[in-house]
Amino acid sequence: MISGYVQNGLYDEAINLFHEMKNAGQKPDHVSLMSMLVASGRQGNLLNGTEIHAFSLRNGLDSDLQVGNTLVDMYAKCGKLDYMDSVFGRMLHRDSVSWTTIIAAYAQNNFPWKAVQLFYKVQAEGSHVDALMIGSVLLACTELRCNLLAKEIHCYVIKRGIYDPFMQKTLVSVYGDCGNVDYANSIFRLSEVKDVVSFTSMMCSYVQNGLANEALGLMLCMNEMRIEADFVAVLSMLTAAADLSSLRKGKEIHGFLVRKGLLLQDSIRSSLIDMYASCGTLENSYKVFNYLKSKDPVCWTSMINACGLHGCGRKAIDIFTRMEKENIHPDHITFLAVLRACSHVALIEDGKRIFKIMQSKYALEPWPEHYACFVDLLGRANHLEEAFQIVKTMNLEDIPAVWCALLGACQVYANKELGEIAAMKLLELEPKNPGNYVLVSNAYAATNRWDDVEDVRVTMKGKGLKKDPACSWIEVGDKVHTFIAQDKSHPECDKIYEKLAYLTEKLEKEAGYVAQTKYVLHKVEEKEKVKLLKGHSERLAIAYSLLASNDRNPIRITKNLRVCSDCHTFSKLASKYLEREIIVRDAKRFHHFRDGICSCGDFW
DNA sequence: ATAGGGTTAG
Repeated sequence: MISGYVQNGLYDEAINLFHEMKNAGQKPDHVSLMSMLVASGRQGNLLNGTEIHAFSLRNGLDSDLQVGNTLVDMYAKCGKLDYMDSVFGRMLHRDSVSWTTIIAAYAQNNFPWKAVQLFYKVQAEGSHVDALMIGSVLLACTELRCNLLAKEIHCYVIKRGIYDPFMQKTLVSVYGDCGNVDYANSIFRLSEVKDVVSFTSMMCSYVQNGLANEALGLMLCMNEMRIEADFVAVLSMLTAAADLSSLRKGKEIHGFLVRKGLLLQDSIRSSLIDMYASCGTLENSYKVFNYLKSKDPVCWTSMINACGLHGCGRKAIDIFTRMEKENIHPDHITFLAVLRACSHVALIEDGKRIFKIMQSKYALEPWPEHYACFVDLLGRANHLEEAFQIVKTMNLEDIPAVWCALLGACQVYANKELGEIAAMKLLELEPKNPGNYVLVSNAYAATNRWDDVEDVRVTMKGKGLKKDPACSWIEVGDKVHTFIAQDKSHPECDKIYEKLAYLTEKLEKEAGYVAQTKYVLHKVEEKEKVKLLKGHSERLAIAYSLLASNDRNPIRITKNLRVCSDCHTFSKLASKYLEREIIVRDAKRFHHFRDGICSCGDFW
């Protein structure tokens, strides 16, 4: 009876029955003890677990191998690795279950290298290795993001002939997490039996590696094979739709969820909130959020993030305040969302207050991301000196993201001195990140240091580093069309350029648009600069959307980098001239252009 | 009646 309760997740019932049994004068044996330990471990109830441990010591049941293994697992699941170690160390005998348990424990508790070491030890001692042990070692690979190690284990498994369908699925996600989509894909393709989990693993690998289109392609493939998505599969589909800003796909998935009655999961709701916000429809995020009855902090964080993304900093803070009133505990990511929301609209005092209570009231130690965000908030609000002081007094000088934030602000306010310091520091800390060279070069360009701009670009090239090209995309019908600057690859290329030239001319003549070449951050001739600006990817996307549709619906564009100032002006004027809303999602936030005005108030 | 691994949201 006790075991039945535990198998069905009814841990409190199991514990009550266990005590009832003791009160009735029945003495627990090693079997009932194990059930109790499993219950304690899954609940993370250290007190219960320790009590059972003590009982087993008093009654001489602790020397049993299975009891020992379960004790190791119980302490691991309660996060007490020191207790776990001492139980493991005192075991008289160990089998492959003991090793698997402790390897999984280290892998899941932030000591993946220890897990790997133990695996090597198992091999050295010649102990038995089975599929379950490999499963735990693969968890460690994922944590380490070590592609080489994954390959090594992969080979080992093939050589030893312990390759099972479970492991195939695990390997797909391990390779995906290690950034090796090609291997993940080949294992997926070669696996004979594909189920929801196989598909989900592969879709996640795609999404994690920025290949949302491919993930949605698999979704179609799954439909064709009549494999129905479960809620985990839907989570990655929603993330893919959000990445692409594919409102059509997102709504399609939402519809599927409604038909299947899968809406009650909190994880699904938070994904929906995020998807609708990422697709530019904050109203829909609100609708999903307002149905919310649960106290799940993730959903609240999603909604705060959604508001922040659309420049509604006040609303983000309001939701945070409501969250506090309802006694829902904000965590690190909640605070990142609130701080970002503040930084998008320069709510300095609120940002400071929230950064403070995060530490004082909630005892959360800021992550590097929080510091970077805080420095960004101050810096971009033109409190550069204060931001710099914070970097120095809080000892943030070894965090690259902090210098990125400071340098970005220096670019906005054309600050030469501080910009130079930040640039040097950043390139010293992270000399292999191409994004840093672009940022440094842009900051130099902002202060007219064209020779230095050229130097940085040359250095970058010399190191073989390449930046992602700027691109914009737009969903028309059931297709996503992608454009890079000066793109000539679209089948309707000629018409697009014709349309864009016409629109540009209209804006010049009727709305006073003049290309601002000071925003071109390359050292080229003036004429060339104008040409570069006029071929920016979001303008191609706007032109294409005009060709593709005649309606008055908003034009929704997504781009991978931040919007440039000249395109910002262009979009404002175009929204008024065309009498159409233009909604742009850039790398950090949304811009809603309407009637010649942008929702960001020209601050971004 | 009894112990260990896999897909997953902000």
